[in-house]
Amino acid sequence: MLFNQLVPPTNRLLDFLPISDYRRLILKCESVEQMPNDVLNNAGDKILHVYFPTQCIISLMKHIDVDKGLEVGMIGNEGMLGSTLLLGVDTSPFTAVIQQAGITLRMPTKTFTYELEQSVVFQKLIKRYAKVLFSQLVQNAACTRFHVVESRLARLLLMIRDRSQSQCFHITQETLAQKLGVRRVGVTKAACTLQHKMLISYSRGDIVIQDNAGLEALSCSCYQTDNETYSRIFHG
Amino acid sequence: MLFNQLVPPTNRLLDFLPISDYRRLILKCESVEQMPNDVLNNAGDKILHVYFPTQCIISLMKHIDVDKGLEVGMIGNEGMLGSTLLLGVDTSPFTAVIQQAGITLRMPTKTFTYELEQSVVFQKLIKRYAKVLFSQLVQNAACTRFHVVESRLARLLLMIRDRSQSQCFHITQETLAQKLGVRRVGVTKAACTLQHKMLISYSRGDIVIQDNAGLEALSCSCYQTDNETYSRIFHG
DNA sequence: ATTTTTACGTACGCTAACGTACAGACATAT
DNA sequence: ATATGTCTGTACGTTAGCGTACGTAAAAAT
Repeated sequence: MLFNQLVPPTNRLLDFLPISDYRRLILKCESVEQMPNDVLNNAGDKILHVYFPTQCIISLMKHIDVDKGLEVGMIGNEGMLGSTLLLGVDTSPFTAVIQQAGITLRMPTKTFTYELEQSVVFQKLIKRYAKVLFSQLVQNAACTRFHVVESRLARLLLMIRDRSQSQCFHITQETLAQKLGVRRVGVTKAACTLQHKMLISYSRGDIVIQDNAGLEALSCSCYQTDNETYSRIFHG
Repeated sequence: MLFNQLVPPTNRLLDFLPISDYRRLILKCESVEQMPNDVLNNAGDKILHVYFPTQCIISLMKHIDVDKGLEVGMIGNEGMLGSTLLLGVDTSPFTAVIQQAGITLRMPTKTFTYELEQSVVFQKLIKRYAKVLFSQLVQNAACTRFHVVESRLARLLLMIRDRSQSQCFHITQETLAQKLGVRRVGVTKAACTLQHKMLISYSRGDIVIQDNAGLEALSCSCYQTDNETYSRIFHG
């Protein structure tokens, strides 16, 4: 977990902005320390704030029945929560939960929508990220349908690695199971396989990724696809 | 199939517009007759036109491997294809295929984005629909994960009914299977059950819905949820 | 030091859906 | 009239994941 403290507390999405915009916007944000399982937005509720994560991770969950839920998106410091406000509707289609503790930069919805109107460059940036999120969603829907738990778990771990910018992080099998929409036992089985293959080590929620290349090889192509989509939209 | 000809060839999304906007926009559209399996957009390709269906239905497909695909959205005359252009990226994250033949109103991408900038009311309308599509996507992802084929098939048939505005329509089990992301045999089994329950009748692709209430009762709650979302965003 | 809670591992019968193969019924083309 | 292709129904062994239950070990609380 020490790694996290080496990561500068910035949001890479905001970092794309010209310095003048950056400074103005950052001043309108409040720095908030978030704890795991904090709910930032319930599905259907009004969106009061948008959030730019720095070292923390936000999980977008869709619950369809009691105890039946699925993670439909994950937001680290490469993105933001609330980009759907672009579409002029201020209710959220999913529940946003803090997965990894850390600082978020929080901005009131009103300020956000005001700034979107003011700054074309800001609006363009957020639009791009919304597109990334949209694509991620589509990819994840198909992935969930067709790929086996083992590959999906591998992909999920890689996504957490990227967003926590560390080879080690804390997450229980129960939580992983909720994200994947499978039983906890299903995660145990898959995680044991990964462990036997020396790709990860795992003890009471403390995960260390031992073999990045191996894990990527075992994960489904969706991991790669998501990354390429991000690059294409932001850099090319 | 006769029913279809009784449906006036309009697009209900455009119908929301004030008459002046409506007239201007409709003049910039070309009326195009579409045939089943026409591909309007391949995933990843540039979007050259947007489409407002009148009586026809457009299916949004995400393919993840050869022969592994899933329908992630369905567009009838309540919506449009191309709303993601709002986000300023002109590539499509999914493949758009004609499912039911009919007339679409086609507009070049350039015209569409120009009009979005010109007309605030038009932009608001399209934003709302984009939000509907987004919500539909999220709902469908979770539905696909948790609900059984029989319920999902029932829901799919109801969605087609609503969009074709008819109790009878033509679609083969093979096509239904592709949408649901299951084997054709899986659809056969589910369809037989529906038939034995006297909810539908089915012969070589010709489907007649016999019992609307019964079919809705057997379908998963996602059908109702989608409809409520649409109502809330457009009328609530 | 003892109890309680949290997290993980294993086990077992069950079910939905898979992959594949084949046959019959109907439609269309020759 | 015959052949070919399309669509649907059935059948069978296989498998991934489910639901549930129980045991164990570490951590935390008493």
